[in-house]
Amino acid sequence: MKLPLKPIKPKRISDQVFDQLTELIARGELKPGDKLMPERELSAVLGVSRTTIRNAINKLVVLGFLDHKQGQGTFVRLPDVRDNNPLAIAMQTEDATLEDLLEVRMGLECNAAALAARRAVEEDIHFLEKSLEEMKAEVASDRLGTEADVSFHMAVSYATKNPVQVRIMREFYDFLFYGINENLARLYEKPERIEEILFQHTQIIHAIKKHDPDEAYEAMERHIIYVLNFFKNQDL
Amino acid sequence: MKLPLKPIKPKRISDQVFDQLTELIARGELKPGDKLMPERELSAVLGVSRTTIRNAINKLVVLGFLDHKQGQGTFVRLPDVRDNNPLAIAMQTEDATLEDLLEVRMGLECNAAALAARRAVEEDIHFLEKSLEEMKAEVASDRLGTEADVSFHMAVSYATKNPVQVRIMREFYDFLFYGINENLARLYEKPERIEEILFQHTQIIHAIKKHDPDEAYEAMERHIIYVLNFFKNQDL
DNA sequence: CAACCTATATTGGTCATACCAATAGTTGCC
DNA sequence: GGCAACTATTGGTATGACCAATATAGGTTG
Repeated sequence: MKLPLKPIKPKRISDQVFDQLTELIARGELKPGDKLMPERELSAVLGVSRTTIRNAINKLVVLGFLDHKQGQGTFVRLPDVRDNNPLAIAMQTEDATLEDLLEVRMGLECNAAALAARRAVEEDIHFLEKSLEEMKAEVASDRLGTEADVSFHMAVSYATKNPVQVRIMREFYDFLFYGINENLARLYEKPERIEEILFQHTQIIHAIKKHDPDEAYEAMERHIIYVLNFFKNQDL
Repeated sequence: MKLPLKPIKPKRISDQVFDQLTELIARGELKPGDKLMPERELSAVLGVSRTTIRNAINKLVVLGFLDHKQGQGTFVRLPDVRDNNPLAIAMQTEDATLEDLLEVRMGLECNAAALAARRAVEEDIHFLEKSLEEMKAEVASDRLGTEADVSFHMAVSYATKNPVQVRIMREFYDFLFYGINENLARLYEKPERIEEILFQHTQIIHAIKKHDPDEAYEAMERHIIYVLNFFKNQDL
């Protein structure tokens, strides 16, 4: 008899720390380039020994998420889009277009939105709304809202409570964000488009908040179709 | 001018230990299944602290060459096909379940089916039907139909004419097929389930042939829900 | 005798503390 | 102003102790 239950095994403490750090990075609370808290401080804050903290951090270093710099600190590494990212390989090897990417995202993200609507808890909603505010702030201060945009979509993924979903989405956004920013940037040039996108995001959050999977699905669908159409008209 | 020279920097001690262990494994002095010297002993032999030894070993564990077993020792892991597969890494690192995988497939494949219905040409239909026949044949000859099943789903992906879709799907099936065949196999045990699956595949093909995206979407949805439910009930 | 429990040894996991080593920023001398 | 030495910060290593899981051996019990 195979169980879907989370194994009871109390995980190693270092792995629990690892999970927390991973989550921070996945959610975008720690963005590439950010400096981590010193190990001694982390140790104090979390109430575990520095040894354990180091084990967790080392794991992330090996996996390529962090970089050690002796005498300076530990930093979130910008994902090496060229090597590990299957999407980047696909885009180079085959000749995939931005449109192809968006098509696949359509399936992934609509489904994710529906799942999120079913499972999101308060904390998830909080993160969603936070990323919305951040995006407004970024735009207001005359920067592109791309970073917060990524945070938003990752927050949706995270709300699904599905690690595979998070993993796949991460691949997409690592690529979109650090790979072909230039193309994506064009979408954010006009204020009226940003306005529209913000509105769409709001609708998605609303649906998730209401725990209405169908509405969340459709709201996400409208959003991605909007972006998709933008790029379709772009190159004619 | 890029040099092939080794950087002069004297490496971290833990990395030197790491290199030695790696070499032992690479040379085959340590074969899969072998037990490593206890950390304390290694520490004594190499004349470095156990801390350092552990750092080196942990690195190898993360990279998948070694396995920790508390109370027993550290063992050389038998290399696994799924090592290069990002999904496999996710399944290990996070604790993703088969259900998580299927949920994500739900989004990906339903969308793919709809796209396929729009774009499939004669050749694509041909491959779809071929994989269906192959599956029947495999089952008739008393083998599991898993291989042909994979072929079918990949054929749907190909019909989308979307390289990104193909790439992502490939990842999934590389993993499903080589990774957790055992679990998947249970689905194919009972003839009546195979019958049902074959019927569902037929419906999907039919919808794609008719170029009816909505019907294809729903047919695929029914199929995956069926499989999903099977695994959900499996472990109660 | 077989099965089961228990004590003990082995071994990885965690903790605490101290010190080494690289780096950045500051100070002070010329 | 510019260079050199000092200092604070932070990752890297060293010890030594103890915790936690596992295996093994030995004794107890049916």
